[in-house]
Formats: sequence, structure tokens, C-alpha cells
Amino acid sequence: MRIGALATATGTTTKTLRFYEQAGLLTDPPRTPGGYRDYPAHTTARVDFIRSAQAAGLSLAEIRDVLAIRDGGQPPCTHVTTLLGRHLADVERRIAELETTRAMLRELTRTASTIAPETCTEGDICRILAAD
Amino acid sequence: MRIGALATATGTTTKTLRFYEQAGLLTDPPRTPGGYRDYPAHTTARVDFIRSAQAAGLSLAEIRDVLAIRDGGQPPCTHVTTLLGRHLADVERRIAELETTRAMLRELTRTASTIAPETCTEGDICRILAAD
DNA sequence: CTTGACCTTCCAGTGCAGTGGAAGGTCTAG
DNA sequence: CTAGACCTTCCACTGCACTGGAAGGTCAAG
Repeated sequence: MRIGALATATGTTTKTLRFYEQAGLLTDPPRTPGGYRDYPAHTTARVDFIRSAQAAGLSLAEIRDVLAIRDGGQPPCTHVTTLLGRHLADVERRIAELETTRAMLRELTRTASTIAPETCTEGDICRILAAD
Repeated sequence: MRIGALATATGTTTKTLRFYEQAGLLTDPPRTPGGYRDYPAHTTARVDFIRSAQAAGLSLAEIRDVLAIRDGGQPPCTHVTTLLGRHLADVERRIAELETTRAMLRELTRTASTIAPETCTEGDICRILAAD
């Protein structure tokens, strides 16, 4: 599997994949005699993992750490569990923050729906929220 | 209230506050005779809003839009509800992604706890996860 | 043998959200 | 009146995650 095929399969670009390699997220793949990168099929799963972890807000540095563990690197189990725990706490904190914001946005939407029809006449200024 | 007091009150820096002003998130405050920014007390609420919205993952550009509405700007109510709905959908998508990641991290932590004691001897390589 | 798609490396630039520092002005306490 | 804290503007720089483009190599089809 060459880099273009991997990019297509994962919804990324060849640029991004080379960048991931340079950033230590993808290990240097074998090369064809012509010097082309030749990825094993399971690399798609690795790239998918990177994208989903990233979509969840982890930085590439964090994802690289998780992948290093996944690759069976040096860190001992205690280090591993510490790292996982830290990531988990971080994710839970983010979820809590987002839930707060969701509540705020729902409240604003509700307010908007109660205010809307009469007060928002043509040319009027729409004031869903009271002033500070 | 001068800029240093506002920064202290909101846990930001004077640099950040000037940056927010330049970015259109804070309106140009009145000035003292000496040329110092002199904020009304309720500006703390505005900055707090910015920080909480930002903690939830909204960009400064998005927050600026919301604040423009809050300031009773031009956009009609329909525009407001559209904007709120879009933000809400975005936040809900992010929450779903984070919940997926949380499940993943919990699963990894669980795997770690079952593998740990025996296999992770001194100098051994800790392999919590199977290869791809 | 040439065309075109695809690949290589390398270097530079983008957008976001600040952050640092220079050079200088204002105000209050001692 | 001077020291120090605090403020002003302006310009440049950081870190992250790419993205673009130049200059050139590889390979299959026609």
C-alpha cells in the first residue's frame, strides 16, 4: 500500500501522513525498490486511531505517547497506567466543560424561542439576551 | 477598573485582554485622562463568558459572533437561533467523540489492570495492548 | 520513448491564540 | 523629585497541525 492509497483509505492527505511520520506517530514504513513508502494494510487502523483520538481533542504529542505504549515501548506498566489515567482525567474534564456549554447553549436557545416572534420585527434589533 | 485589575479578576493577562480587544471580543473601553483603559465592572462577566465558551472548544471567531448577537447587533432572531443551533450541534458532536475516547481509555485502563502484576517484571517490556 | 500519475525530499508559509520585549508615558508613595 | 508599579503602542515571535510548492525520481500505459 503506497502513501496515496493510505491517504485515500483514511481520508487524509499524503502531506499529512508524511507529517505524522516525521512527528513520530507513524513508524518509518518499508520502501519499494524505487524508494516509495509501502505500508502494511493495518496502518489504516493506526491512522484511523490517530484521527479519532484527535477528533476527541488529544494533541498529536499525546496521541504519540499513547501509540508508543501501544507499540510496546519502554515504559513500565505503572507508567502506562499513570499516562492512561492522566488522559482519562483530561477527557472527563473536557466532557464536563462541554456539558456546561451545552446547557448554556440550550438555555439560550430556549430563551430565543420564547422571545422571538413579537419583539423581532423588521428592522428591529434582536436581543435574545439581556445586557451583561 | 484598569486592565491589570480586570486581568487579575478574570485570571487572564493584560496581553490577552488587549488581544481580545484587537480581535473584536471586547469593545474599546473608555479611557482615563491619562490614556489608561477604564473598564466597567460588568466586563468581568464578559471575559468570564469568553473563557468558558473557549474552554468548551469554541474559537474566538465563534465567540465573537455570539457576543455580537449578545450586544444586540444587526442579525435577526432567525440568524441567532441558527447560530445557536449550529454551535449546539457542534458541541454535541464533540461530546459524542469524547465519550468514544473515554470508553477507549477506560478499556485500555481495564486491560492494563488485568495484565499488570506478573508480566511486567523489572526490565521487561510492558505490552498492555496487542499489536495492531 | 514519452506522457502522466504518483512518488521523493526540503523548505517555506498559514491560521489560531496568544506571548515577549522594546521604548516610552502616568500616577502614587516616600 | 524620584523610584516603582502600572500603563501605552508596536512589532516580532511561539507552538500546533498542517499545507503549498519547487525540483526531481519511478513506473505503467500507449
